[in-house]
Amino acid sequence: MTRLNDRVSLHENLVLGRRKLSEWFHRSPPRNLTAGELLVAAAPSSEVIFQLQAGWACQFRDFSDGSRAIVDIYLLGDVIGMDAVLRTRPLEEAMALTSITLATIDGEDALTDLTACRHMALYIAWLLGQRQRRADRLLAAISCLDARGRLATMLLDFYTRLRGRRLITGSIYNLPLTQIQIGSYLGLTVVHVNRMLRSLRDERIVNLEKHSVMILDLERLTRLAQNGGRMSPIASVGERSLSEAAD
Amino acid sequence: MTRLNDRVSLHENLVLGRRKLSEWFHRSPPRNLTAGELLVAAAPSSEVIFQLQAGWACQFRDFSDGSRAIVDIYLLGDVIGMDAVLRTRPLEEAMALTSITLATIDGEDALTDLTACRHMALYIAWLLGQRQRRADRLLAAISCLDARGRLATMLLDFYTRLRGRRLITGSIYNLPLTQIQIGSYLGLTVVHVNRMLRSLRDERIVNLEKHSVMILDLERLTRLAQNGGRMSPIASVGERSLSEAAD
DNA sequence: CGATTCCTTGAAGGTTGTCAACGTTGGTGG
DNA sequence: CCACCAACGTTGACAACCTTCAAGGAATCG
Repeated sequence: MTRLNDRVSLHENLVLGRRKLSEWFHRSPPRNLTAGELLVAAAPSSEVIFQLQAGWACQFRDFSDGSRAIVDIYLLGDVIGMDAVLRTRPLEEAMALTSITLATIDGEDALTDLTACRHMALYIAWLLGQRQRRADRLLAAISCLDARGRLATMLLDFYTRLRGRRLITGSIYNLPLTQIQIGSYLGLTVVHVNRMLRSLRDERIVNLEKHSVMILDLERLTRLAQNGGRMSPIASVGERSLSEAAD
Repeated sequence: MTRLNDRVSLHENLVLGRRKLSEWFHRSPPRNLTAGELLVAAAPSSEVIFQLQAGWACQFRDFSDGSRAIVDIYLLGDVIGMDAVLRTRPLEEAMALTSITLATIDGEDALTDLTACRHMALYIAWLLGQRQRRADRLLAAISCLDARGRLATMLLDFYTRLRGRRLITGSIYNLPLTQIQIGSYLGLTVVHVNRMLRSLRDERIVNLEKHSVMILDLERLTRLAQNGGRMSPIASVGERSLSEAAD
């Protein structure tokens, strides 16, 4: 009877949870979708959880006038629909960006079943936290950075995520998003995305052509993503708290 | 031996989880902070979860040049730190916006313990999903709406959340944020926040003065928050998928 | 009642959106 | 194989929204 509370075992618990969840995903046959299809199209029941086994997908939100915001982008291995399961939002707002392959877990109360296993419950909480951090990073970038900074953030983000999963090793990767979609993701128009990509290319910082990203100057790219310089500095309440917040 | 899987009992499970979590919060004495203090100041150990029992708080992200993005705002009753617990982010990025009272759950592996109870595990997943939806809404608003639309979204959001918790009944509520903080939350400068608030007041849509919000025309405010009209319409892949996405 | 922070307003400039046109690509059918 | 079409990419000119800079007034706190 192992205690779950030692510090070292947190990571082990997560690994266990990931493995168990993976087993669940393999109980149903994978489904295929083509670019542009909604993930709902692969849903056998109302409450479904997906795992991306090939391709790219995204989560979006539409406005009544037709404009669209892409709020998250899913890469190979990502779990999709965790946050939607407990709410009426029927995941009609997730779409394939390329041809994709999905593993699924369905059932009326999928998440209720999953949380019955404490390892999976912990892993699910970790997954949700991870997606939250992605959202926070994007939010901060869109709030504080200009167009170039946002592009830098996005390109670095994909770079980091792909490397973390050993999906790439060098400084080149494939980015299947159209410039229109990049615009929806970063809160910019196609025209401006295009202009800024050109300027990044002209300055030999990063090259994005024909859905292929080549990072030329990682240092400058990182600096673009970190330095704000668009919003009014400091939104704090009192100077004392700032000194405590020293980074 | 009640089955957890009936459709009706999902809500009951969540209520049970909330109750149990509430018990845990009451095992430690509440702590007080004043406006501007970081929540870390009330943390007895490295891994802590808070519940806001009085006042307002926020989560933020700083950039190296001093600019700051507020990525979420916590109201009375909100649980804070769930997403941080499983990651090294030490919640140094949460701050009291007013004087606040916090209930705490600490311990080396707080979340590991909590997920051992399936009711709490389910409720925790629900809480994480709820925060995620807030982030998605804000992200969409900042991506697609102009300054007035963002302000409308924010003011409606607080209105809805406060009403949902029966913290207000009419169309007036107290908003302790400074205009600087509103700017950091919406990705705008103080100056522009001020101007847009004036214009909303002049048009008799909503009145925000001295931290007091009075909604004058709910319908027009809602329309401002819904209609995008700033970004290029439609960011889809092919027309076929759009017809399926009919709303 | 000083001092700090916050609010408010004006003028000027820059980043970004809009509009329009054309080139490019990829898929489809004759 | 070529023509065609639709979506995507690219570029220029112009306008709008928003930021920046500056300065004074109001509010809050010790």
